[in-house]
Amino acid sequence: MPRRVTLQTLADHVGVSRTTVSNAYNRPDQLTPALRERILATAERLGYGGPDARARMLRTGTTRTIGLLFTEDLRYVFSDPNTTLFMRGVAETSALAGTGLTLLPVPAGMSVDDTAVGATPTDGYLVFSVAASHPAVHAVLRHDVPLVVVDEPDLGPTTSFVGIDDRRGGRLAADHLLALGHREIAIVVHRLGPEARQRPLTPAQLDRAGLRIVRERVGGFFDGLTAAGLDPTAVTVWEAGDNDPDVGRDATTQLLRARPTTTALFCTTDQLAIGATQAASTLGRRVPTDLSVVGFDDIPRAATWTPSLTTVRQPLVEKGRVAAELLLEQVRTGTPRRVDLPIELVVRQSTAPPQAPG
Amino acid sequence: MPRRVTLQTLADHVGVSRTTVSNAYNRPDQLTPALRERILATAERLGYGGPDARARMLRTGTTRTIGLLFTEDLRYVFSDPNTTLFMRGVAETSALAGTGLTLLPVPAGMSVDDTAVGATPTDGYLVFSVAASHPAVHAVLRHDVPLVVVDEPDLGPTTSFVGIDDRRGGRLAADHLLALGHREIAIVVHRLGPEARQRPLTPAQLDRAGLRIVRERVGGFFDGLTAAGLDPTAVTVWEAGDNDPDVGRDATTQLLRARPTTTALFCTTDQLAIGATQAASTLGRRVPTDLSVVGFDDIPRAATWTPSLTTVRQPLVEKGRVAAELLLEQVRTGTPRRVDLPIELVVRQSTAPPQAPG
DNA sequence: ACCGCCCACTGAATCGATACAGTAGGCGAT
DNA sequence: ATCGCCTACTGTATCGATTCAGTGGGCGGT
Repeated sequence: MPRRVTLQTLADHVGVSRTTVSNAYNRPDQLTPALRERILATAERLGYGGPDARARMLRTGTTRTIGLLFTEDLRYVFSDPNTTLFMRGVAETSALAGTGLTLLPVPAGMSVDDTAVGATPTDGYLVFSVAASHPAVHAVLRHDVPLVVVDEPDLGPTTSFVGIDDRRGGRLAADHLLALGHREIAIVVHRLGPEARQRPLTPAQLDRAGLRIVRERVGGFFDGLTAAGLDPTAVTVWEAGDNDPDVGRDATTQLLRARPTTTALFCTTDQLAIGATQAASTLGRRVPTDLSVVGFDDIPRAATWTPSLTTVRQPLVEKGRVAAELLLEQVRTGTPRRVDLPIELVVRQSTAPPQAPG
Repeated sequence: MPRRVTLQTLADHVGVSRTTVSNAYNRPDQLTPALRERILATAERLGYGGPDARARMLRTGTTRTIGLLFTEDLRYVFSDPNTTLFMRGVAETSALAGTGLTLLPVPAGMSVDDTAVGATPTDGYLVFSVAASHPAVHAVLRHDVPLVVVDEPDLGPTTSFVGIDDRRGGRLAADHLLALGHREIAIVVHRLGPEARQRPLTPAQLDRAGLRIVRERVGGFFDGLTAAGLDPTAVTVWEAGDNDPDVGRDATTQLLRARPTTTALFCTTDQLAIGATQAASTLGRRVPTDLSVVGFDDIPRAATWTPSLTTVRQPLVEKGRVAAELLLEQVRTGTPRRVDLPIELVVRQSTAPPQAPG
């Protein structure tokens, strides 16, 4: 029975050495065009699809593939614009570089050892918004390959990092609402840790929150309140659970029922903010007349939604591009690098001064 | 200088053979728990992250990774629900199986040889809605690994295939509109070939259309018209370009200007249908009173959009799951299989009987 | 006619693991 | 005491490519 077709098979058929066949694929200048043609034609005839990727990878040590690690719920990953826009940026850069992109979801409740992490070859990992305490972080660190962390967790100056100044983002939101005259402000945050749930939060719980970016955004918001002479600990903070409009709607409904005097809401993502506007309208409160809402991210829907959202913009697609570039660069040079992307407040229709009481 | 840590390094340190160390990872029952512990502890101490994926893949021949090939524009891939829901299904199944998922975009204008296709190792390919004539199809076929085609192209009974009865879907849409009493019907189709453009189509152009699913959906629609005694060739068919609401809006605007007596529109995707309703309202035509719109797919937005869309539902996430299962099954058994997923007409608010003229 | 160089190609070593046949030692049964 | 069997581990061949140090032949220069 005929074995698999390999470089050697091809070499035997053409009557040259294996090296020459290899060169036909990888170093065309090392042989005469006529011979190369003959080799390629024979390959086509024998159904040889080119050098085996596995063997090449072992020999050269490079895989031309990067891994994208994330731990978010798969139901949301592919519908959450925050994630998909990031992925798009990564995919653009890796496609341009001719690099494969391997998705490595680590579903909640699944041991990292049962996932493809480590079992699938990569030149490096992109770690996308994973809680510092998550076992997956340890798993990739152990493999000692280039690593770029996006948003979370911050592993210090020796690890490449892409993110934004989340604290300043929170501050921008606070300053905007305060400048409009709001004093009764509440906050809706997305998931703080591995478990999704809906509940009000104490400052202590917030400090222990697993997600740095949420802590930072809220912290920056509190900075603004403090600077204006308000007491942050008096502010209601509600944990929404997953980053999803429906979840944001439910959380906001509960929150507004519990704190009906609220005139302004800061949501740590646009997805939640969209849900918040739905909740408001269900409760008969108009946005922005009866309730101002500020989001975060500036996803495309923020601009087209009615009312269009005032939000803190971060360049999501760009984030993916930069992260992938950093990783590919680090694979080449070995040098880690940190990048802070610019953010800005985008004022739209969802915020206005509070209505005079009565 | 210290070489990389390998199984051998570890074996030398512990004082056992390389095989035993390998067994510690892959066949725990082959050695005493105490020895295994000692090996694993030494591994941790030496910073050994487990057997090298490259070498294992070469030796075992299996990569525990599947490739997802697509040729759509990256700008849309990650925002088009049709694609992202499919990906979600694929990701769910592959994650559960502990298999990596490698994204293999083939951007327009890029040679397949410059992409990671073939250069990145996979146990098989998922080909997602790629035109039959696209070079990428030939490229993956040449590699002689398991293949599952989704929607397009149909490569016959020897190749696994997942799809729906697109023709019947088109027919369902036609029958619905005809039963409502519509006679002035137009069609908006998404992209037919590699180039995106906006234009009316002749029947001949439609027949030569690169995308089978578009031909089938429109063909089925025509079947319905013919069965009702109408002449399909008299129907205006407009090519929208990319599958995107904005594109659908522009195409519909042009179409309605060119054919103002149109009372009903069949769009080959919900994305286009959403754009169509926007175009209608911009032109001062209410949906469904002045214009009925039928979509295709039943993406989540179809139900929440105003007006909610009458559409032909296909199970998009399920499609991804089934496709991945078929591929993993074929990797194991070598047997190709074909699956036709169920579809159904979902009647919502975007369709109604035509208004009496005048 | 001879030297030396360059072109085009070759051969052996190597990447890091897994598979499989094999072996030493211990223990129970006869 | 001997046999046979089981457990726990070993040694070697192998996966399919790339790398790098050669090598032989042809050709130009003198």
